[in-house]
This record gives sequence, structure tokens and C-alpha cells, in this order.
Amino acid sequence: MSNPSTTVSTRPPLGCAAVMMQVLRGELRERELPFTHQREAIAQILFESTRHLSADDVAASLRQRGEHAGKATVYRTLALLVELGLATEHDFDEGFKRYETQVGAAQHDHLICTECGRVSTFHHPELDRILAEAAAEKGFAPITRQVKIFGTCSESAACRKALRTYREVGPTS
Amino acid sequence: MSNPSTTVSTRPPLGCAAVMMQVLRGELRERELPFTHQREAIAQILFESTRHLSADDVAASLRQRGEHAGKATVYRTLALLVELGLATEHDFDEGFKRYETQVGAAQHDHLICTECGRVSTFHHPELDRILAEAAAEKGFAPITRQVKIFGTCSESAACRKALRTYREVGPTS
DNA sequence: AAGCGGATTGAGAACCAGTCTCGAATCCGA
DNA sequence: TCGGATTCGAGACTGGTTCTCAATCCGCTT
Repeated sequence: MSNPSTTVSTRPPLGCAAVMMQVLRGELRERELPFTHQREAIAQILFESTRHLSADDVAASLRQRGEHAGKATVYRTLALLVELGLATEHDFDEGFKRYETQVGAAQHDHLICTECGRVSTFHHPELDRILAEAAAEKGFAPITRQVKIFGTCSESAACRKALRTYREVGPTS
Repeated sequence: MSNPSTTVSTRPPLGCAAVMMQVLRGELRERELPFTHQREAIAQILFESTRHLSADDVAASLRQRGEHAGKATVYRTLALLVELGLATEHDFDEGFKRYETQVGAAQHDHLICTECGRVSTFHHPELDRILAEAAAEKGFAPITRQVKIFGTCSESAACRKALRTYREVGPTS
């Protein structure tokens, strides 16, 4: 977890930010909520990013564009996007939350490297079925789920080395 | 999430707290760490509990037994138990962490009711295989995983009612 | 039993992500 | 353009968790 800002996603860099923005505009109108400049700017940043952004990352991106929004607004807007189903919230055990655009039904789960902090995604065709079965068996009606695998990736030499060391010394140390 | 202190686990109330304590003593000796009175008391509370305890819960249990430990010690000891593999840490989106004894290889995952806050467990025989496959395919070496299903349980009338309402109104409101 | 070196403890301060407050600014339909 | 409702934002606040460091405890040796 040396550099949390380098988290990446394997989701393709869609050029659909504009489409997402139209969806947001529609959702807001439907709820009679104003489409403010701040909401547009924050949503834009999230929609255009292929990474998992923290509230701080969003504020930094705003600054970089010469814009600005109070942190209360950043948090409120991110929460709003989650509520509208246009973003998802993630906790990668860093002590703060990260956000990501929710593009339609592109369900996926995360692999988090405990060495370098990189986050990648995976999708297993059987996972949905398995979790649905497990919930049904317990009389539980699922709404959302979180599936995270923590471990070591093979992206950098440092991670591969850490992995070798880990295998030599053993899991309990 | 009305009453977070009523979380339950379906793990049977094992009488193995004494055994766990011996394991702890051994692990500490092996690492040349002192077996202090506070470590014993905090571990005892966790080993004897069948619930998911927060740091606050642990401190309250200590008080109830006429003992006491500074909160720094409670947090440090819980982190130590996790590091030794004798406990696991969970985040049920309550804004704080909960801890649970890790009895051997009794791997299980959690169902969290967003209405009443109850936490129950499940085990699906295929889940391990699926996650291992997914990680392997991405060249990722898994260490731990977190699988959580958020939804509505059927334990109380209130939860069953909330579920009906939810189904009528639809997921997006 | 007493001494000793090193790790732990604990009260409280510090930290920090996230929330709240409330007057000012903005939005948007008419 | 106007007006009423909503949002914005600077900064105070909250609460879980970590840090600080002097006093204490542990476990080993004599």
C-alpha cells in the first residue's frame, strides 16, 4: 500500500462520459433536484476516470481544472451519485472510501494488492449464482454484495519479490 | 442498523476458549512477546464470545468483569490477535471495525441485514474454488478475502415488512 | 526473592475521514 | 427578470483509531 493513488481499473476507458452525464441530468430532473455546476464537475471527473477515486482525488482533479468545490459538496455529491446508481462506493481498507462510475450492469469484483495498492477487477460467471444460492438458503434477500480478494499482484518486480519472500517464510509471519 | 449490538453468529458456542488461550500463549512465546494480563483478558473475551465484537464491546465486557484496559491497549491487542491469525477483522459499514475469533480453518462469509444490523454467516462449498480460479487467471496470489452480502434478513417482522415494501417500490428509490 | 533490560500499558492528545451548520449564492420555472 | 426553494462552502465538529512517553509489568537470571 505504498502509493494508493496509483490504483488502476481494467475497465476499458469508455468515451461514454457524455452519455452518463445525460443520464445524470435525467435522474436529477426526475427527482426535481437542480443540476448544479458542482454536481456536473464532480460527476464529470468520476465519469471520465478509469480509476477508483477518493474524495481527495476528486478535489485534487477539480483544482487541476481550475475549479473548486467544498469538501462537504464533494462528499454530498458522491453520495448522491451512489444513491442514483451512477457510482459505487468501495472500501479497500485504506481508512477512506473510493468511488467508481457504475456503468450499467457491468458487475465486477476486486483484487487488491497489499504490496503496491493496485486494484484490478475480475468477473467470474458462477459467482452471482453461488451468492444467490447462499443467500436464498438462509432466507436472506440480497441487495448488494462486496467481494474482495486481498493478496499480491504480479504487476511490478517489487510485488513479485514480496510474493516469493512470502512463500519462503510462510503465511504466519 | 437500529441496534448494532445485537449481531449474532451462527457459529456454535464452542467451549474451546481455553484451547485458544494455550495457542495464544504459544504464539507469544515463540515471538518472545510477553503474555500480559491485559492480553489474556482481551483474548478471553473474544474467545468466549460468539458475536462480532467492536473495540467498544470489548472494553464494556472488561468493565463488566471488573477489569480495565486503556483503549490503546484494546486496539493494539485486537490487531495483535489478527496478526497472529487468532482473530479476524470485519467492516460491516457501521463506521467501525468488529472482531471475531478465527477458529482454525472454519472459513465462512457474512450476510449483513441493512434493516436490523444482524449479521449471520454462510458457507458455500464452491466459493473457495471460484475465487481461487478468478485470482489465478489474473496472476494474483490471494492471501485473504472478504465476501459480504448486504440485504434484508427474515429474522424479525420489521425486516420482513421492509422487504415487502422494497419489492413494491423497486430497487431504485 | 530481588534485580534488570526491554516490551507493554494507559491517559490523554492528536489525527483524520467524514458530517453538520447556517448564512450566502445558485438554480430554474414562470 | 423574479422569487422561492435548494445547494454551496468555510469551518467547526464528531467519533473511531493511533500516537506519545513516563510509569509499569514481564520474564529471565543470579
